[in-house]
Amino acid sequence: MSHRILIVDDDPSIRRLLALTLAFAGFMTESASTAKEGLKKGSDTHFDLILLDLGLPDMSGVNFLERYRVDEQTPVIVVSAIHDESDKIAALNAGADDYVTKPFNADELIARIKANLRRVPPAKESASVLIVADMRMDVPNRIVSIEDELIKLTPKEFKLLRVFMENQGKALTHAWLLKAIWGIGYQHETHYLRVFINQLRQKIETDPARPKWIITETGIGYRFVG
Amino acid sequence: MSHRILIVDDDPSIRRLLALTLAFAGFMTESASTAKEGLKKGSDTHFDLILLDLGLPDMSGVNFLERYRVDEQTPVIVVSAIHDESDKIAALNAGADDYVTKPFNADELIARIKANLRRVPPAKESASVLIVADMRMDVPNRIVSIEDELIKLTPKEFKLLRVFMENQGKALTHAWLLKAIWGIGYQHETHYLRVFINQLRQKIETDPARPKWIITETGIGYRFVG
DNA sequence: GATCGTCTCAGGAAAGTATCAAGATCAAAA
DNA sequence: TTTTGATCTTGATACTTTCCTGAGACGATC
Repeated sequence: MSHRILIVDDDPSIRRLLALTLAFAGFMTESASTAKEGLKKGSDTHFDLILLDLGLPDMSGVNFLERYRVDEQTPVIVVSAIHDESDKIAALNAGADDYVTKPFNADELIARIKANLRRVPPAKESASVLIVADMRMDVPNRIVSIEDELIKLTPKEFKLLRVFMENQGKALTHAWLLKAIWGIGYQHETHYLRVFINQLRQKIETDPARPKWIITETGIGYRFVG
Repeated sequence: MSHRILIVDDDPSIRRLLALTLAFAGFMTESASTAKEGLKKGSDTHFDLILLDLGLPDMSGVNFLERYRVDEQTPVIVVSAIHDESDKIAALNAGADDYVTKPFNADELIARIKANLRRVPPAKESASVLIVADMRMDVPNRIVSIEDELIKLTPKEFKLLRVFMENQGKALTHAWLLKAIWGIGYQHETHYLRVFINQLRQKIETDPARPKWIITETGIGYRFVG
């Protein structure tokens, strides 16, 4: 089963080069020449990863990311020739998972893609409804229920629970979770995590003091079990 | 895979900036806010390079280097503000490989890092799932089971069992085990080992008084058998 | 039964975690 | 634009787990 990758770049020759490089590495690709087209393709069908060029004619990269990330958590790798530091930081803060500078090295690009694909298991990736025991999450409609009882979650809580459900049974380290929810550079802010874990528990656990879903792994992180 | 870099700095905003800068350049980073934490992380897992801020609250750079260098030969780049010039020289004499002055230029920093990494091959990942008889350990996901029954372990217990499984069948001396779990300087604390072996046995042995997995080699150490 | 090494238990120190609440921040409505 | 309300960040404090440490019991060997 091969991964689907969306290329968003306005330069036809770069698009072609990327498509070839990725095809050679065994990925299936589609390309878009404008941000608008990219958003449309992305909402029509699911992609496992997005390669986004900064400096598109119709929309800034940050803008694209903000629009795209509203509901999706598909990894986005930003490709750029711009050496401006603030653009990079803006892009990463807006939710990009990684960054590659043009001219890029093919091996490196593929390594980065593979590393970012590893984060989300491909089988579950396409699932729009996640089910663990009697908990149900309808991702596109943002609906979470336990035993048919609706649970109201804030965006960050939702994101956190989604990551948990997609990685059921595994112990997830603080750093890993922080990166998945807040992005790069927050590996140390374990306190954020504690507050949100607490809030989530208040909402999903029958007895938040004796949690059954979100188990603490002292010194490591948390584990979500069904 | 890419290189792993440990950032040791007490200022959260600098930590974040460094993490972002290195992420652009394709490095994987972890951070520590104190020297103590840095030493701990460094002994837990291998890093290919360390970025050390001088002027940490809990330990001088020289002190850190001396403690760290006992066993490792990982390159260390010292990050310093202009005003601690003498500290910088002391650090270089103590074995630091290079230095960068704050405020640093991102491109220069990355160039320095790359130059210092040139002689170090990226860390290889070890086997991720260990199996001995009907015992199974999924290392990255921290799942340990015997005959499909889950075993809950504390971090030290986990580390100990992992070392055992990786060295199945061999007689391991007290000193060797102590060094593997606690690091250098604990060679003589045989008592630690006894306590933890006992705790592990309580969790994995059917009859902890008559162990079947962890065999005592009197006067030598222990042997793990399937 | 004396000696050496090992096992076991339990109290306290240290490390790590939960919880509450007030201060920022941000986006939608008035 | 200002107000409002919800969400996110940050800080303070109480709590729990893990780890260290000491004391005594056990069990082989001579």
